[in-house]
Amino acid sequence: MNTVKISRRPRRDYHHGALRPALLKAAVEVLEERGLDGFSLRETARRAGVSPAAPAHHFGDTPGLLTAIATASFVSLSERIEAADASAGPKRAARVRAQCQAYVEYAIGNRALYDLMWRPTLFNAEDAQFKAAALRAFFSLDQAVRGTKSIGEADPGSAAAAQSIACWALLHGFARLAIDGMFGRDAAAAERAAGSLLPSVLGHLDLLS
Amino acid sequence: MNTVKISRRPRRDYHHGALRPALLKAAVEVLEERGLDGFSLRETARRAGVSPAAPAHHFGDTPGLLTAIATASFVSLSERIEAADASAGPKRAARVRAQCQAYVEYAIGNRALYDLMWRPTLFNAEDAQFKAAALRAFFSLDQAVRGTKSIGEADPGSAAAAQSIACWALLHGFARLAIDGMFGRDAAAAERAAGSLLPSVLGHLDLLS
DNA sequence: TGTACATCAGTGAACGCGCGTTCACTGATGTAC
DNA sequence: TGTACATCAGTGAACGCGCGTTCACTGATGTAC
Repeated sequence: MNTVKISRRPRRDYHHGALRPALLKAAVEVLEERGLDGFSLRETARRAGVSPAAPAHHFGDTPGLLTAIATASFVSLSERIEAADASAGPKRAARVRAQCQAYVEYAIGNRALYDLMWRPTLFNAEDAQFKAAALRAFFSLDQAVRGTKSIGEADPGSAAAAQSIACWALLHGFARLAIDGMFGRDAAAAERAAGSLLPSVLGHLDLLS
Repeated sequence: MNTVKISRRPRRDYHHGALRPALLKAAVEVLEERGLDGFSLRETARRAGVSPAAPAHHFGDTPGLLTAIATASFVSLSERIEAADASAGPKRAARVRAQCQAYVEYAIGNRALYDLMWRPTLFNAEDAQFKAAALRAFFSLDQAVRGTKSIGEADPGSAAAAQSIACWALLHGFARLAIDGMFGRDAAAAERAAGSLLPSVLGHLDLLS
């Protein structure tokens, strides 16, 4: 006879299988939709279709999750600017310009992630992998500015890197001005303005003029 | 005879008299102690010795209060850089350098306020007074960059202002890198590094080299 | 090939928290006569 | 100079909210024999 099995359905998805990446994906969605200030771990779990306690298993706590996302973001920023560098030919100015453009495009195209990357109070900025990812982006730019393909020993705080720091600060500031609406009230207009402004703005760096 | 007056004390402070400025002061303290992400209206009221409903009377809501503070901050930033400009003599390079240094000093010396000024999602960035205050700072820098004393008509988004935008972006980015700890882990060290780095970094702007 | 069991990856209810804002109210002030 | 009264600037209790995290638990998986 058919016994009562009906009401107790099998729950074959008790184990998600790939929850960690699913949570990362959901978290990025939440960031993009709600902005960094509207981020919440519960909403992330909800969106991944999982209980609010589940994320703790993979990331410990909220800063743990955000550290992972910030790190991944710096990694993909690095990949983008390295790719731009690779396809820019050997000339220093061309390399720098290519990296700068890729940098700003990434920032503007991924506002919420870019916000996160620069809000070290929200995650563990001392995490070794995070620091490595952030430095990787800086070193990529630094190499182009120096016109070499070898990694310099200079860290971002040392005077020897002044020219690279100038370039980085200009990029970072420009991206922030664009994101924060100084080039136009709505996002699309600001993005267009930023795109057409960037080349001439870069021309005011001594190494590109 | 002495009647019961004792328990009902007169509360001669029912009306504060100058609550608005007192709330602004308290809010700035809260911002400085807890950081922008830790700000709360209730804590501000508590610190001003007033009920949690009192601020609504003067500022409407939380964004209202923050709009007032962001505006006041841009005003005092403008005053600082204008003062630096005035005492720098007539030479263009000297004027620009003086304003730049004052700008970065303000940002680093008032981290929480500087954070707020650039987080337009937390207040009403379309407020006319706020916009005027922010533009005043930009125009001050713009005048020095152009080497004039007259206000240009160019807005920050127009291509004609590319050189001024480059300077502003460089300053803003540099200040943010310093505040966010890229020049050293503890605040004091980062501040020192920023101070010694700034002059050479500025030298990589074409108009100063 | 089958079984016992440890381990792993989830559940979902509950906790306590501080927040922004609302509401009906009341004490102090200042103005009109 | 005194009094009535409108207006103003506060009170403080209460509301509902969503949050991060904890806890005892349980279902599924995989390994040792």
